[in-house]
Amino acid sequence: MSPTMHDVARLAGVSIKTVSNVVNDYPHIRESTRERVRAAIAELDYVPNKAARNLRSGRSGAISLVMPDLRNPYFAELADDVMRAAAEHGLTVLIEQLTGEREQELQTLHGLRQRAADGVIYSVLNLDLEDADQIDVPVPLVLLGDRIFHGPADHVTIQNAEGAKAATEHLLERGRRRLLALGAHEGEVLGSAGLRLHGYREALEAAGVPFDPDLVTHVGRWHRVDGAEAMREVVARGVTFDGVVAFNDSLALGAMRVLLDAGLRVPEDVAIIGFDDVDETRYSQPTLSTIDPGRAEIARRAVEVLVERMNGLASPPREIAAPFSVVARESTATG
Amino acid sequence: MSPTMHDVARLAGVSIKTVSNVVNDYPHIRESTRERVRAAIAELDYVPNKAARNLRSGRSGAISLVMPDLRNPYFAELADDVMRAAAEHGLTVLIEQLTGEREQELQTLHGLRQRAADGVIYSVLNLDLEDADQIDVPVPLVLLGDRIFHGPADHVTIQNAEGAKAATEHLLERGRRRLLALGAHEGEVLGSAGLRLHGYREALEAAGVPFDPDLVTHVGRWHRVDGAEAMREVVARGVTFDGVVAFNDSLALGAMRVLLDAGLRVPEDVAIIGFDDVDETRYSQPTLSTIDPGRAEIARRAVEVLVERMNGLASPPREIAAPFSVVARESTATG
DNA sequence: ATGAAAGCGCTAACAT
DNA sequence: ATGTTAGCGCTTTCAT
Repeated sequence: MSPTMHDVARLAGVSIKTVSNVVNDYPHIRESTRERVRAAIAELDYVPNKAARNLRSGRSGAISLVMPDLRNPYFAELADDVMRAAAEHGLTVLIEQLTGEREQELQTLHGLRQRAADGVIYSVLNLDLEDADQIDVPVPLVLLGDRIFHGPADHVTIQNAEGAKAATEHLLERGRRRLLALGAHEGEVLGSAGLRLHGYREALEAAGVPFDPDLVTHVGRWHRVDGAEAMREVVARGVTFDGVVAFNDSLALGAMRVLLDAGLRVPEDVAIIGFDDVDETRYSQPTLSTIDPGRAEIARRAVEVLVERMNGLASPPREIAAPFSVVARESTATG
Repeated sequence: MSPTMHDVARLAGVSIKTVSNVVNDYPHIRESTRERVRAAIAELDYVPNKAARNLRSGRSGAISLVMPDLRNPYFAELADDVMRAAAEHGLTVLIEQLTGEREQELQTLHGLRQRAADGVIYSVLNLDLEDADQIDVPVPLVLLGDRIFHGPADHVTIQNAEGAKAATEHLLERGRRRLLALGAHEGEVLGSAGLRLHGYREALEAAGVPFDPDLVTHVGRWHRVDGAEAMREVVARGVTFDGVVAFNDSLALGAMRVLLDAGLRVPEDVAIIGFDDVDETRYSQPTLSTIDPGRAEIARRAVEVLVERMNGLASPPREIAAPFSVVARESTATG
């Protein structure tokens, strides 16, 4: 059996309370006492029992991160960022993966009751604002993603419209005028797709470039195959364009491959920009220009805001937008 | 305050022990009693307190997964696989990321004492068999990776030599004879690089193809840039070859880009095969042939073996090799 | 088949 | 500055 506080107390000749004080860095302890206790702890190789501490304190020191699966590089990188941010607050992260089915998503949220985390960061995959009342976790919650705005909890978000607008402007500045919008979702207004399309249109309008519905391509999901398929369809249709604003990097990479296969040059014939700044954009051929959505900052802020709530902050839900930036690479290079 | 077992017991008119029995599916309970307790649980929306359960039972229901960071797709996919496998045993996974520094790795292992997981799956990044005694965790341990064989704990591993041999044979079967080995580590015998090089040599030997040291390229790490750099150097050196056995997919993808840039066709001029079967091999241009190292199986077996140990199995450490397979894609297609 | 009671190891009141 | 004491909510003997 591993040693307990009692063992340490006995060896150091103090009470268990004093050991607890030393372990928890309670300030008012005589230096000599502290030393004695430290020595005893070292000698016994004592480690506080977490379960006991959790039971007594009512806290687990862990937060849950509910999000789409780690195979998606964007979310793998987000998870990494969240774990690093959480570590700075001394928190452990429990990852719960969403598979894409609505039912499973509700199930997962419900299952959080058992998990006993002190807070939840939830990157919404399928639910809407209408489902918000079903998101009933017994601890503080921070929402990520672009499906629920002005919901029941703090929300840290990407500047979708602004980012897409900047991406579009990036191409316009390089003299491109026929810009394909790749990745729209039929009829969507909110959500990343709707917002990014909105940003695209805003940029066109601001530049006095007429909006052409033929240049908006709709896709089902935002994976590489979807970008490739959509691009194949566009090329087959004979649509002419000299730039592509892809709504995420995977779409852009998929589309780029089809363009290259079709004998078009990137960026000479077609410039292309993505969105997300996932690692592989640095390694594609050509390297992909993109929007850095401030993922690390999102993670930092999400944890920060969550910790505030865990510490009892009571104020109306907040909407927090992370700063973004344009990352110019080969796929939109000039000359 | 959320309801406790006492509340449920009171409402159901039974003792707390009976509630516990129902919650834990203890078999000998009268059906009517069980129903009454179930109803009380539902009415109060009772959820067992995990901290209390952990304290009393001495188990946390969690395992730690210690591994390189999630930004590396291979490990993101491994983490996903491990989490799924663990979920089937009702276990939660705590991920601990390694940053690449030896010191941090030892630190992380030491920190596990506080974590209070019931077991550890550790994908070794920097340590060697010589460091094995420093890997002193107080719970069952399963090792992954190719740095420590016949160490102090069960080990689930990729068939490195056999996989690399199969990859090499795959190219030989397609008539390639001048095969570049991409990714060797100077002087390494064990470890993935050493083992894969060994498999490469075995295949050559079996086919009666002479080994040419000029065709072995050494790299520092196994990232895409390293593959690109090595390939640039080889091309500059004027070495001729018609096939590449890359020791992982990232190296292959980086090298492929340089080949294409240099005006060589893949697979017509140079066929190339990777190792790992990460998702992006399905989307590169051309798609990349590779070795599927049986990652999902590794995760399954690792969790299984760990659970056996957690349940008290005492037997000498075991070495378990997962089955692998050759995945043929465009980069090694014939005709 | 169910109940009574002890106690896992710690923290937080309260006392001194 | 340090000690005493009472639980946190559950599982586990041990009874019955």
